[in-house]
Amino acid sequence: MVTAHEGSRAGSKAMATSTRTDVGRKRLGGTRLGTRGQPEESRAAILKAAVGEFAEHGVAGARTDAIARAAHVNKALLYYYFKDKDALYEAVLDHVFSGLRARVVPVLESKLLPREKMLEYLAAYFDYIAANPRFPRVVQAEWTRSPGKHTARMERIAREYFRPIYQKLVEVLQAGMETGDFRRVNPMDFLPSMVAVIVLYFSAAPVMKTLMKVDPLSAERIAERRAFVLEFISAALFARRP
Amino acid sequence: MVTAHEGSRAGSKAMATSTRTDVGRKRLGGTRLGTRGQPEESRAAILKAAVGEFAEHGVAGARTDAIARAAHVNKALLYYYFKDKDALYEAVLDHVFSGLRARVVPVLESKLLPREKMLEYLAAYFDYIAANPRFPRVVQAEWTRSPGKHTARMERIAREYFRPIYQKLVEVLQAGMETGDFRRVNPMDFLPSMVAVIVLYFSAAPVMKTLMKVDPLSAERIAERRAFVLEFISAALFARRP
DNA sequence: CTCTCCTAATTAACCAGTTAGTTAGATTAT
DNA sequence: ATAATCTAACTAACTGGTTAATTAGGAGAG
Repeated sequence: MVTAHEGSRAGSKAMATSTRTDVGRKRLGGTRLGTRGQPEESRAAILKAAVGEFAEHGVAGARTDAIARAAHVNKALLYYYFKDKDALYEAVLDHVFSGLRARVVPVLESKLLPREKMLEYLAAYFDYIAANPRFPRVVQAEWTRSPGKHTARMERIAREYFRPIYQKLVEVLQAGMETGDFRRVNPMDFLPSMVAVIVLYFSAAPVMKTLMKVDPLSAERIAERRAFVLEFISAALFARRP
Repeated sequence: MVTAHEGSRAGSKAMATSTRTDVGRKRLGGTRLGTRGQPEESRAAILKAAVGEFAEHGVAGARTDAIARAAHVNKALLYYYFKDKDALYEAVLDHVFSGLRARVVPVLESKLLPREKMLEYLAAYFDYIAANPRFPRVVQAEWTRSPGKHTARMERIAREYFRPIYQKLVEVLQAGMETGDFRRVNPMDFLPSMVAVIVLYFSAAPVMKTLMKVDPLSAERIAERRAFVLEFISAALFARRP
């Protein structure tokens, strides 16, 4: 028996073969799809379903059966593609953070001036989360626990994704402070606060829906929120010119 | 058989009777404590242990056996004092939020001017969380899930704790904006952002420990963080006088 | 071109360990 | 006694993970 989950990302070019829409897995008209069909589609479907389950119920509360059902796939297939529930969660984390990194690093490596670079960074971060509002919930599901083997995983995530971005942001801050564009702030305090303002709005969206009458995830509301976040951080960071 | 978990807060004055330290329930020297001993102490021990478990593992990941063990109490006693795991979690939420309300509402009802009142509010909020760094994690464990019967509970919590505080804060903001002390902000955006900045630092403490070399919960670090938060919100909210 | 055989992809059925919750009774203060 | 407080032992249901078997696309032989 051969499993697919060892070796990084086997056969990822297969993605382009089928032009069929991702209705995928459903058996329509008696034709039995799903057998020897689209391996990469299956993997993707599982991952997507896992995002939903983990976001909704947390990592311990997530049911592998439910993930399989949502992905229109047999449960054993989860274990064919991923070692176990935990590895699946780790794959989800990688999916989330590599996506963020892809959006954000180009901005940080651009030649913009500190002010503009910071604003572009914020916008890119915000837009990525706004396009995937469940991601903060998925992350915070595990993000908050301290001990155990979680630590090892968290350290990897931190090393691979956070640290490089963090480092570049520190440089932006220092540059801006030197030119006098930015107020003097401690990066260790300021940067997490930026993340907090962007992220918590989305992870708290369910509660906010019960608290306000507006839908916090409606397009207009999100546009407003976006403007606010940029304004808010600007006010907190940019020096007032005399 | 009689259970204690119906009727709100039965016999809560018993708390003051015993001056003994809360080593409590351990059977030391053959004396069998725990039987008809300190009912309110048992309840409190369970609640405290539950806070720890829920913070560490989330609501689904929390093990009732572990809670009982940590409280030095038989598991069945959980079900004597609380209807079920879910009710226990609800009790924990009430514990957390009533504590917060108790600290924060007096400030909001004081006669301070908008600027000072807002700063006092922030300080009170921050200090409460800093004294109980696990609380944000307990809350966010469930705070993020949308559907199901969670909704009913969330609505109760929102109505009972959030809404009154929120309302008072809106008034403070409006007063400050009218006097020109505050910049013009949308409360619906500004207030959650304040919470975000205070709270996320603590719920993310585990990750931050792996990211920075400093312990994010050390006394000095927390003092620094406190100053930063006040400064940060001030910069974002207070109008620059020309 | 087609018949085999190989193998990746997929599934139905199952199992062993766990876990929330229960029961029937014990202990003790009043 | 009687009722409040507490416990050891038990169970019903669930859940992560496994297994053995199945399906069909493709490669090579003829």
